[in-house]
Amino acid sequence: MVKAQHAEEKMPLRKGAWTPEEDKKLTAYIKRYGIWNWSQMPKPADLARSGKSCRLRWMNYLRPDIKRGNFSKEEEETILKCHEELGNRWSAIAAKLPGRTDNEIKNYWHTNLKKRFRNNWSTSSTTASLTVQNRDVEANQNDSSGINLLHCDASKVSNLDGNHPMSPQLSTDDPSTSSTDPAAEIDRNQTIEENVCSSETFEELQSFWEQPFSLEDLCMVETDTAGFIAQTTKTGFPEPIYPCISYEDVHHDLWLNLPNQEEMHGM
DNA sequence: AATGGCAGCAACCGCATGACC
DNA sequence: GGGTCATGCGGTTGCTGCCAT
Repeated sequence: MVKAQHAEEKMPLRKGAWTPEEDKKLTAYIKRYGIWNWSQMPKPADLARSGKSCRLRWMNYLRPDIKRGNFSKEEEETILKCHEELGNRWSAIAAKLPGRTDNEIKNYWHTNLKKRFRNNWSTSSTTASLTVQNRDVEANQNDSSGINLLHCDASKVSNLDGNHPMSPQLSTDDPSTSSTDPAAEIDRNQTIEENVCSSETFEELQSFWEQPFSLEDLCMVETDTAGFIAQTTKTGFPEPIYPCISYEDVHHDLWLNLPNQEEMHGM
């Protein structure tokens, strides 16, 4: 096997907060070449960051489909309910909340909901098992297993395969409604630059995702969960070779990873 | 106005998992 | 089958800004 070279290992890696300059570099690079190999991308992207750091920054902050701002009541309820069912499986909970990242939900849980959760439990007389749950939350705070199985009674476990409470707002996000009007085609470079580099409203971002993209733009090999082209081999490329972003497929992929839409809409 | 405490959030770290050879 | 690597996940840390004193 040809061992992949660590592009990161030569130059000292920056840590800490990302600068707007770094954000621009990463965004511009991904916009142009797509995501092909996180560990090797920083170098050609002119970033003194680890691939891990780049990935995290993109996934949690720069991705155009990130929904920022306060959590709605429905989202809170979804988080609470999902946490009850799934424990600390933040990525699974995030999958139920389009536009929200696991990190964001995790932070939100620790800063807001956990307290409320505790208060609710302490004041509620729901069931004896729930009281036990409350204590377990405290007990499991340092549990590295990450899954609060103790929180899940049999009925909850059996519920893991679906039937999760969903936010009503999701019903407006049906990708099938995306326009295919060529007249609506946009300057993607400009749009993604604007949408990604500035913190625009979710509505704007949403409309961005609904923009159609021509098939000529597609050079799809494979997309990762963020919808960008992912290199399928590990042979390593000195330079990325894919022109490659299909935002339509990005959108599609994102939705493919979501729970059954009909189920979510209570159909 | 200074400062100490606290909350919120971005980012890092370590581990698990899966793909590839 | 075992080693290596990339990626994803969850826990934790540390920075920053706000607020009370």
